[in-house]
Amino acid sequence: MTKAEAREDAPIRTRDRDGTARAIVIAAREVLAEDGFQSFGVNAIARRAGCDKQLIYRYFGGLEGIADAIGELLGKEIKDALDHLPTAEAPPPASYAELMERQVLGLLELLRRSPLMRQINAWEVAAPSPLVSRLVVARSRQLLSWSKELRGTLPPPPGMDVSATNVVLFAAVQQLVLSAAAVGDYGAVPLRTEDDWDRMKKTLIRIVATLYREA
Amino acid sequence: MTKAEAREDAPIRTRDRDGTARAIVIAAREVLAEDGFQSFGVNAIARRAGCDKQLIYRYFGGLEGIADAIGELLGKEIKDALDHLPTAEAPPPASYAELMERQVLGLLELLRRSPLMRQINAWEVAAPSPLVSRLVVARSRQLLSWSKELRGTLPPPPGMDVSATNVVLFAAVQQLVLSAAAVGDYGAVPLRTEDDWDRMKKTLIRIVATLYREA
DNA sequence: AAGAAATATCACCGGCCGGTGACTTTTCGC
DNA sequence: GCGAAAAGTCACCGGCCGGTGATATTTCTT
Repeated sequence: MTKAEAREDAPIRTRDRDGTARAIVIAAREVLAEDGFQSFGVNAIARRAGCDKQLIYRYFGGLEGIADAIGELLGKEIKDALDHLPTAEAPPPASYAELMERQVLGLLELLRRSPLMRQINAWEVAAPSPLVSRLVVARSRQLLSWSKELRGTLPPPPGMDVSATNVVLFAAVQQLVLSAAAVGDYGAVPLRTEDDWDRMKKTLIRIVATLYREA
Repeated sequence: MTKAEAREDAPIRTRDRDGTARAIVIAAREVLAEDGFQSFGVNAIARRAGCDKQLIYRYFGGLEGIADAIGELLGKEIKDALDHLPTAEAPPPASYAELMERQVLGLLELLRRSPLMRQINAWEVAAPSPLVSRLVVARSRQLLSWSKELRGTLPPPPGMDVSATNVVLFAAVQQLVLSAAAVGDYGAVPLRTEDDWDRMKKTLIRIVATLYREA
């Protein structure tokens, strides 16, 4: 009655297609999250899933199918992470500045917690391919819906290019988290300990407050 | 009497070590800049340089040596690009805000113009390795000296975490240029045409002015 | 001109990759 | 129980990779 036990210590695996298919997707997710997109291939995935790579072709038609499956899994992962944010159950933001503060800090925490998302982002800019774009669309859709939901009917502040400004902040957060995960800092600013991140968050909060403050 | 003609249409190559060594470095630079770090290997470089890969080991001791050689070449490239910036011969910045505006826009143009630097940055966050760190140190040194030289003796504005704020802006620029080169936009904001970039520059200028304005 | 040294090329190795055809073992419908 | 279909395994292919030893060819020294 063991379910989809396919890895680690228990190599017993009953012969059910759905179970191994799920095991393959999980293994693929782990390979991508832990070893990076360079290792994202049929051999590595099958090895990790403890099955023959032939099954990958049979059940998913190749890496593309697996990428799509991970995409669905990613949607839930993002939703989950966002629901566990400290501000998840807080009242809706009262001002656009507060909205942006939540979005910026939310994205920061999400990326810090999810190596999978970091790898997808890194993959996207380092080696764009039709394969990764399947993952990107899943990510973008989820983030966009979160953003829309959080914004509600808040009017954007006038007199500025809001989209461009927002994008600058998001890009900064993304780059900072990627650099931190890869090398532990950005430039001369360390980004390792929780204190390092608190410092960075303080600065981000200040920046957001300054940029979007009401006239 | 032909010099270091090693590629393209003229396959004649006289037997001089320095010439072919130079040709190898140039080929390596091109491989990295055009095909990305995934293709940065002895086979691809030798193929492009039109010589045997054995010479790479003989003259450079392997990829590490080539990376170091590219590092030197990179220093000149950065210096060159910065000297051709529109503000290169302008008087020194009069305020910290102006200093940061120049640095932010300068970094943006530098990255936009240099696929090599973009590849190094992407490599750094996507697949950190001792190999790429050799290039990173060369880049960092050059950028740091430029930054110091430009700053002069300008006092930073009080009451804020200047380093953290600067780093946010630089990270944003880097991420925006990388995304633009890879997929042509960031999120929903297109970054393809010169008009797209002008819009982004305007926003960056506004952000810098707002963040560093004097009390 | 002869030999030494430098320059360059070639052939080969093991390893990993993506991909596929043929095979064995289990399960299921009857 | 039996046979077919499903689930899973194995062996193999060609290709590219990094790396190395042996060899050929040119140039330099004397």
